[in-house]
Amino acid sequence: MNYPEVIGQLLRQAGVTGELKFTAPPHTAQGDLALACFDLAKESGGRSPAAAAKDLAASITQMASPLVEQAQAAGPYVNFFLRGGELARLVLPAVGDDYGAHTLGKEETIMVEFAHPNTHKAFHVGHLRNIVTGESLARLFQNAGYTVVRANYQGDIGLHIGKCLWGLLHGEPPADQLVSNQQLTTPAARVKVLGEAYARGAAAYEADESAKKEIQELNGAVYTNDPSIRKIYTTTRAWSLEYFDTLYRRLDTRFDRLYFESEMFSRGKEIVEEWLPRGVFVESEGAVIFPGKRFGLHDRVFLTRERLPTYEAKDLALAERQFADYHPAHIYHVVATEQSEYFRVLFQALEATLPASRGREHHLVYGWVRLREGKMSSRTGQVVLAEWLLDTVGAKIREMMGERAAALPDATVERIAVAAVKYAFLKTGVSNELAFDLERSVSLSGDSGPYLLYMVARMKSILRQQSADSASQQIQQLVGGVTITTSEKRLLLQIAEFPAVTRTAAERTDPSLVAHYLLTLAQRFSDFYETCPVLKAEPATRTFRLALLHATQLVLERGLQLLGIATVEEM
RNA sequence: GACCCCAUAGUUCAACGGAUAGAACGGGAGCCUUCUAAGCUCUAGAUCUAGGUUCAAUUCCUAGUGGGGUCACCA
Repeated sequence: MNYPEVIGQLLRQAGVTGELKFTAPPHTAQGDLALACFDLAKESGGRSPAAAAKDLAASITQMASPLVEQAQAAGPYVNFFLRGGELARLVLPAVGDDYGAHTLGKEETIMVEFAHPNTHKAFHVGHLRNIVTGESLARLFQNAGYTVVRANYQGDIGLHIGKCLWGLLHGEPPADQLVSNQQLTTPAARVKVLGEAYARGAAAYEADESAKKEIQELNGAVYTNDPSIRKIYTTTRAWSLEYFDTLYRRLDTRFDRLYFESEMFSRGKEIVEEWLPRGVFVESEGAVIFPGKRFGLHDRVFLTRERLPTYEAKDLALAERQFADYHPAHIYHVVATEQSEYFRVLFQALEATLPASRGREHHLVYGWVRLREGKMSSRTGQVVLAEWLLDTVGAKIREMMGERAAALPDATVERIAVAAVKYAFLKTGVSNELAFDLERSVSLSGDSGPYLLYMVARMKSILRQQSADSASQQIQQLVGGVTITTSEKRLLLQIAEFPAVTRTAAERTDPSLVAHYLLTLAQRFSDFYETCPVLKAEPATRTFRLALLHATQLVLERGLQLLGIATVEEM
């Protein structure tokens, strides 16, 4: 039983009915836990909340519970002061490998679809936020008890391919030589060439009418698998995918299923043509559209005048395939906010073409990554590449660590860099816009990934010198004779919050809740670390502190793991 | 023009109808013969405007202002 349940029992004995919503008092001096008495006063008829709180505090105090040392009325609140020893007895034994896990899922499958980079295009910080968010959500759902399918829908067909191919065909060396170029051996080098070609093609598309026409023809040629561009297309597509794999590995993410737009276009077109005679789609100005306006949304083109399926049509086929493949209870498409209205139209169209999708398709909105002005000097073009960011953060870490970096394995520095970047993206609420500031994202102090890893390293350093077990029988007996300090009690209270946080984060599909929780946990640990020596303490106290330390480390690591952040032994 | 998001310390974020609006960075003042100073302690500093609903509003509603996004053959 956790400690709020113990207090809940006392309250029931005191005659309190209805839901109990505990909060933390604004200041620790006011107590460890608070109960607001507004509803209570209403239910008991006409009394003021303050009067109800006063009576309740008095009856709780009379009960002489081993946990509650004192119950005080403060205005409309009852504040509880808890005994540290009993609190430790309730909190510590619960902390194990499955602490904070839930069983909300009940046999249900949730598909999290994320990453979806387009081949032949740059992999930038926007993709980074997407992947980091998607991976964390997948882990949160898994922790909540769902079966999770990680899917990635990659755009390997469409106008952007035409732009890149055009750039390749109009560059030096000529495209046919390029694909057999012995110099282009690393994924990064190959993708650099593609990025430059895309930039060339995109610029020409805007500036030059004849180039625009050629690009559209190239796009069509990919759809028809035209022999003239088949080799260059398949080769460069493979280059992109190979490169993406290096980044997925680096970010410690993986996918159960890769979907491609090229698998969807013919079926997508079929679906639209199937439903066109039945009025779900209509012809308009030569194109086939879904009349979103009828539903208070906006009209969208599903088949172009040339009868090529747009992204919209392909998404109809994708949904069909995804439900057939995994029968998910829900599909979460992790896509930036710019496509919110697009998804509303798509889901509306899906209700007609795939009625079973109703209520199961979700656009998981993550906010735009906004680049701050004047900070983007040393990269190519307007975008900040994901790889460049990771490398830059790694270099910064080496620079700041000075001589200590030499003693650390490269893998450790890489982990710290990945932690810095992931945490920087996850600490902001998912749906909120994120101002991407290079200086801040590489920051290694304060509210940052490296700070959290540093705390783990400190804990492990102590635990290496003395093993501990949070659930040991010894603890049950020992805590009685140990005086528990305020720092320790605050740390215990924070540890006790963890299961509620992992649950809420999954329900609200927001990893930032876990990030904020962990920062507070780390800060409370810091306070403990400063004020409570562990190894030098008296034997009974040392045993207790080791157990508390062990529990804290477990929770911090489990929380970081839910964010997709791996820890390090030392730093 | 229509529709959708957003607006909180100098800056980046919390607070999801309840107490004196919390952190971090940056500013000011301190702490390393004691388990890793990437740390800790103290300090100054904020709810866009106007109405409304409520015992209670940063939070809900309306209008305005300011920013971002989307609105036809692109993804």
